[in-house]
Amino acid sequence: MTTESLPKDDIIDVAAEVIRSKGYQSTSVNDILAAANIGKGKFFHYFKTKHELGIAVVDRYIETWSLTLIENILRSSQEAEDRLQAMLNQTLEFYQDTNVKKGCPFGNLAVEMSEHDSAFRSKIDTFFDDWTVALGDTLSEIESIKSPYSYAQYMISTIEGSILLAKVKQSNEPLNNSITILKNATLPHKE
Amino acid sequence: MTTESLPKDDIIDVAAEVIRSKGYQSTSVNDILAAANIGKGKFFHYFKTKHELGIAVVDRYIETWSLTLIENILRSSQEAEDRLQAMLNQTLEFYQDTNVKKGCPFGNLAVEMSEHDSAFRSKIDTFFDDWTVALGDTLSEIESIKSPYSYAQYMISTIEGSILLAKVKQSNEPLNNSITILKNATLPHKE
Amino acid sequence: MTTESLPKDDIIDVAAEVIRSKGYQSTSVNDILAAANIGKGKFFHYFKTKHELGIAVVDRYIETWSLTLIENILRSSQEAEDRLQAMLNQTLEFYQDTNVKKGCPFGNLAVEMSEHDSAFRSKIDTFFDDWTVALGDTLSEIESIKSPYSYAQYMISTIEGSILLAKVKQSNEPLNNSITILKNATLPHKE
Amino acid sequence: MTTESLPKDDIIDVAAEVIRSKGYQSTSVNDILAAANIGKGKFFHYFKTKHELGIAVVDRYIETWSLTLIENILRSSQEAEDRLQAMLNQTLEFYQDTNVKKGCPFGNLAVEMSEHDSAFRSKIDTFFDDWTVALGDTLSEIESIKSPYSYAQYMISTIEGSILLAKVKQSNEPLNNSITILKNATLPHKE
DNA sequence: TATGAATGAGTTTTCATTCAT
DNA sequence: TATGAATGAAAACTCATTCAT
Repeated sequence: MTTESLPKDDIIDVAAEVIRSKGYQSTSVNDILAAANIGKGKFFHYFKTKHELGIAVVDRYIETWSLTLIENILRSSQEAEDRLQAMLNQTLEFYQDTNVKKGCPFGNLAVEMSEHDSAFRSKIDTFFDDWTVALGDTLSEIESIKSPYSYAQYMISTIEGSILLAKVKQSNEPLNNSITILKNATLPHKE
Repeated sequence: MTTESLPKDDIIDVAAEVIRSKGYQSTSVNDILAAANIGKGKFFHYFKTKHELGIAVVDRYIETWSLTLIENILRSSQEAEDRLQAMLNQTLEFYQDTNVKKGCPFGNLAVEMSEHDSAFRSKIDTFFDDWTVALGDTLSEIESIKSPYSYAQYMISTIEGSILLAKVKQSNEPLNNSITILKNATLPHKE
Repeated sequence: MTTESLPKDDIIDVAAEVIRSKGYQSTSVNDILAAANIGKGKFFHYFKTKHELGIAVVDRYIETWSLTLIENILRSSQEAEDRLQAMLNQTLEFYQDTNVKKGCPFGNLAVEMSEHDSAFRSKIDTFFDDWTVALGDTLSEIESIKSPYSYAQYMISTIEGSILLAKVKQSNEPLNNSITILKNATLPHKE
Repeated sequence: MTTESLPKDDIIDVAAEVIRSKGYQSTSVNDILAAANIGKGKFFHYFKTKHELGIAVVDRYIETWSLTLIENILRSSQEAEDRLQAMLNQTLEFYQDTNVKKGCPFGNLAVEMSEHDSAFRSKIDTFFDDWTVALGDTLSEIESIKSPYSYAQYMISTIEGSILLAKVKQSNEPLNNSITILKNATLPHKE
């Protein structure tokens, strides 16, 4: 009665890792076959095209992070201030190891795909929106902050940008630095 | 007596545009030939490999932005406060038109290339460092700010991240928002 | 219930012929595709590179000649003297038709590839060694000849050299001549 | 009043070396330009095509060896027996150093070009004929040998074949061996 | 004479996708 | 479901040759 992990899901998981490392376009179907140890027929049985797999990978990223970041943290039952700190801490932790060299799964695909593939773009767009709203809601609760959703977007920009710099430097220092500053920043109060 | 435009430079310019739009890996040599209206032989006469052209493009980005952003603005003879505002305004202006959909030339390549090509990575790294130092120097002059170089890196992260979000949204709103907040932010004073 | 001819083996056979005529380097993959009437994908499905195919062709040459020349003749159960004559006759026969214009499969690749490709070189080297030993063993049995293996190498040199001259002359006369002389030569006796 | 070495001749000399090492087809015009340190214009000023240069190189080989091997040795005023020994010794000496790895200039091109380029083939054919005749004339003088020209061709075959084997083995042993045997061989007497 | 920029057909190789089994 | 053989367009790159200077 155990739920055996479905082959299709396995493929998506493996592909998600490969694509985060190499990018979508540079990842060949063969790369995925090799990493997942499956044949061509199986792959194209589950996914009509490489693009379909790519979208499934984005969906997987979204599932994962919507759960861990949005549901479990920003929409948890903790105090708003604690939720904010937890989000920043979780981000820090996630990128402490070699993960930082691979960059943000969303940021990577955002940069690579936004201009020429609207299917990727709109899904990523929606995820950033969801994140922004969840963070904005949290900020709203903390104190009577001015434009909490704008400030949420600003914080997310800073986080994404510092992961980008961290990837270039191959060091998590830029991310650590930005999050330290964000934690100490004076929030823009209503007048 | 006219200064004829140099062919090699022309190719780099054209390639710089194409690569900013499509990314390095997705840009084929044929794409560049078509955009520049030249033949294969001419291309490979000037560049031994596509990679060599890619590096020349990064160098061109660096030349351009080192001049416009660093030399002409951050290291100009204006007041420090004015230089800071000028940098933010110039960034805003540059991305007002359709440019925002293409993203930041450096940020794009940083994300795409950092993990598997150290030649690209180290050049981009150096550029961000130069920018950070020039901005940090400027901040130092404004008032007795705490850790001006850390704050400079934080500002740059925010700018890069909001260009990334703007690319996803195909709108410059995230960039406008971040810059507005940066302009109004209270700088972290020495204690 | 028929034994279908194996595609990969077919390609090797076709390529072996083309390469014997044109040489390895002058034979393009397209030449082979055209001769075998297959597409690019099929070729590169079986062989990762042209070089891999080249090596497979050498291996095929070796298989063929190890069987016909060494196993079936020099190591057969005939009298040594008969085996020697059979080897010389088989060589003569093989080159009677237009084959002589194409030269020796081994000699051709030996000359073309030895200096810059050790994979080809060492395989050909081993084949000539095997031939030399098998011929030397045969000579040993005939009579108490001095240095049978040296004389075997000498005979093989003569055969290869006269195939070379025959190729230049586009006539088998040099080979016929050399073999006639070899047949009548007084073997160098022990003192 | 010194005869300055003509550029064209220099190019042929340089090309002769490169082609002996790499073969005609694998030698690119650029290889020659690099080795000779000249530009494209100069090359194609002197030679309408690469093929024309190739033929000039064969002519140069023929000039050189007709002089050193045929005129200076086989047609010298020495005793016939001494001329024969001198020819064999000169061959041995020429290939003692690393020269053996490059093979025989004539043998190399004979194998590479005979089947598909009659211009190369017929020149090489003529050279081997001249060598055969000069050697046959020498043999005729030694004693009343049967078929001196056939035996001359046989000797040349042996020499070419053992240079071929030496190239494969990357060792001059096969050539030393063959020449030792040739020196000790009983010449086929008239009956 | 000589330079080297320019050409474009040709080379080897990769790749997403299809298809027979 | 799944295999992997087969496809062919497209990729990066090479090369003999031409041409403006």
